[in-house]
Amino acid sequence: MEEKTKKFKALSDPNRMRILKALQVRMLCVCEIRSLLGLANSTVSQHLSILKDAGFIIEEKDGKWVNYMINQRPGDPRIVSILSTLDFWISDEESIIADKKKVSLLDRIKICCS
Amino acid sequence: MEEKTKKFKALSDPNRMRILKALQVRMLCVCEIRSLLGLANSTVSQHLSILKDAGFIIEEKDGKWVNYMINQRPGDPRIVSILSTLDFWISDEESIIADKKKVSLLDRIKICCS
DNA sequence: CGTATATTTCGTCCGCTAACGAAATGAATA
DNA sequence: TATTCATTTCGTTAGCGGACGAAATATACG
Repeated sequence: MEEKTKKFKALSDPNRMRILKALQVRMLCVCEIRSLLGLANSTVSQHLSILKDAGFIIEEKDGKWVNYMINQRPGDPRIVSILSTLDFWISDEESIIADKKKVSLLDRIKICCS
Repeated sequence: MEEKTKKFKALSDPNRMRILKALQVRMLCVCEIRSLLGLANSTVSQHLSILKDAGFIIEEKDGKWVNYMINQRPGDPRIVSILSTLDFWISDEESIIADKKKVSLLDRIKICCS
């Protein structure tokens, strides 16, 4: 049971929801998300591990970066259902719209290697 | 945003999930749910107010009893969606199956007026 | 090899939440 | 009206969750 409600818990934090929506635009590394949300790296990393543990996202190492992305092949159909209907759950939010614009402009090199 | 994630938060507690599933069998009063979950009345009341505040259930006074039931006409389509697919999210759980059996046997008069 | 950089882990703090019992409220009944 | 009983509210406690900075880890590069 806890395993099932864990998915809802993962979705119950606004910052994690913003992360999920941002990852639907494109894959992102930790410091890009840090820049987007204005949180500490460690906090972002924690949120990401919760989303990963619940099955919503996966990580892929690329050198010193770790890219996080939407899990396109979840084993659990519940994950598929939520991910494909995220716009139904959260939409038309000022913050989400602003995030989408911001995500497309994020420059990993500028943000991280300064 | 908080208003949207609040729904997920309401669903993220195992006891609240058990309450929702039990209410899908039939409407229940506070002390019936107390008997089902083995929690204090005040705790149950608190869970119920969270579910009500999120829009999942409604209450109906009947004398000194307060009956809680699934909200059949939610204004928010998200609520409709979750409620109609609850079995998809949580199913085949031992505790849920046991609850369903228990709910059908609950006798309000025996439980409360002893 | 040593340095720089991206990320994670660790330790800590604060606030929220779930739990309880006790007191307050509200409604039926004696 | 007084009492009884279901429920809610209040006050408290214990534990979890989200936040941070600092230290540890991992990987590229000089």
